[in-house]
Amino acid sequence: MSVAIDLSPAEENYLKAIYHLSADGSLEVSTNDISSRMNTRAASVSDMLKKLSAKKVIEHQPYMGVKITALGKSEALHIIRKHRLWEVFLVQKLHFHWDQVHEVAEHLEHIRSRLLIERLDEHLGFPKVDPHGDPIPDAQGRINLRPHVLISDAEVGAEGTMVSVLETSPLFLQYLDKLGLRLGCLLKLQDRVTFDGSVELLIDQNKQIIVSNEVARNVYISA
Amino acid sequence: MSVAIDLSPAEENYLKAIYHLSADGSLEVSTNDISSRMNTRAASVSDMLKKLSAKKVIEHQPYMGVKITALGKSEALHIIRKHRLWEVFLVQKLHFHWDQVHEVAEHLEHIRSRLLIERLDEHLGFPKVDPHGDPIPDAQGRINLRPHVLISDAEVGAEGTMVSVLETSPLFLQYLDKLGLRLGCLLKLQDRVTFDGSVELLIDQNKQIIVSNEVARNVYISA
DNA sequence: AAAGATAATTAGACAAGTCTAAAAATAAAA
DNA sequence: TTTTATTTTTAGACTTGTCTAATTATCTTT
Ligand SMILES: [Mn+2]
Ligand SMILES: [Mn+2]
Ligand SMILES: [Mn+2]
Ligand SMILES: [Mn+2]
Repeated sequence: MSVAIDLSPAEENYLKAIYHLSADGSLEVSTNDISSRMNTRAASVSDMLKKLSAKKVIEHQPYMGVKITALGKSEALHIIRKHRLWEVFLVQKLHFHWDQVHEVAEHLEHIRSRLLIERLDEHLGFPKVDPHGDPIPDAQGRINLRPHVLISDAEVGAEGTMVSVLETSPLFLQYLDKLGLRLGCLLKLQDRVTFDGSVELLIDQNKQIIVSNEVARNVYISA
Repeated sequence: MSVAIDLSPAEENYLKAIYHLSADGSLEVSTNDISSRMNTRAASVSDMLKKLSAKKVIEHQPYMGVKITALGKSEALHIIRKHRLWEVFLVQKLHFHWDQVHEVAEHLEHIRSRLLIERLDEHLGFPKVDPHGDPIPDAQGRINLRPHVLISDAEVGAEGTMVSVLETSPLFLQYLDKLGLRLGCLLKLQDRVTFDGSVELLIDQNKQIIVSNEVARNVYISA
């Protein structure tokens, strides 16, 4: 059984940020990276790193980077599991739009109740991905990754279904809707402009659009 | 439209306690009553009363009692609405038992999202009462009260359906289960022992039990 | 009505989480 | 290899919510 870690909501948010910034725990992360992602000052991050170190979820030697521990990784995955299950609930049961779920899930994810999450998972039919295409870790923290590639990294001529998005801000997601880009659609990378990195896409073999590099860097297709 | 009141979770919990202690806002409440219900010290309550006064949700003159304002009442009802809707969700959709919902709802009630509550209400089919038989205020804070009386206040010979419970602690609710007392059953008060106030009940015209005054003071039947 | 009991408030402290400003360490440039 | 720039940490402060101990106000009882 999992050890009794007791993180405050603030600590959970920082830990999750570190987990994501480190590419699922593999890289070291800098104080500034964390502060810009959390919209707090570097000084606040330094304070928080001490607390997280004391709770053994990260390793941190001053002025060197931060690395998440195995314990921290498993805690982070548990929070992410809750976040994504709530997002599924909001879309599937309460008919939220995919651009409306992130903010609310950011709060719901901190509710502590083993039973609640078990039952929610069951109620939703044990979903494997959230409304943004991100995989939902199981109760043991295992994630099942589907091979995918950013449109910006794919080669001209590549084809795949749209499996997930990196950005989840309402503005970005609403723009994707407007472009006709939604999870599951078939995308073919027809051309790339070397000048600005924008790309020409064929959607579901019938609609052709051009998207900026900024968009291409935030949309994944199956590989 | 409602004015922009911004209460912290702690402030919301105190306000709700004051609302309940004052019998829905009609009575004055003492500092000690609040402190014992909230499991905090009287000094903490004094501090909190200043904050709630500043936010115009209560009226408080030092050493005199506390009275909830119209604004406070409407805020309290809104929190109670959320609390009870979440309780219904937990029982109806996630199959929680009625003794498991209160604690989790105590946290869920603080999540702020107009859309979330509107949609939750809809998802649940606009329920009128929570799993403990308590009425759910509508979005305008209106409650629809059914006439009811505590078993301890009813006359011998009185009969009615069990409509709600006052206590919601797991231990009490589990005890009611064991006695066979559940919402909706038909109860007849057959006798009362003057000595200790315990009462003899006939459940659904076939099962006879004796319950203590403590139990009788926590169960309502229709009047 | 004065004394004693009870209730409520203030004073002072602490932890969590944040900030600004200053200092120190590391990295980059000249 | 100095000097300069950037990054990170520390120092000190503020807010919220809590506590204990001391003080003050109100209520009860002779
Ligand atoms: Mn969060
Ligand atoms: Mn998501
Ligand atoms: Mn609460
Ligand atoms: Mn209830």
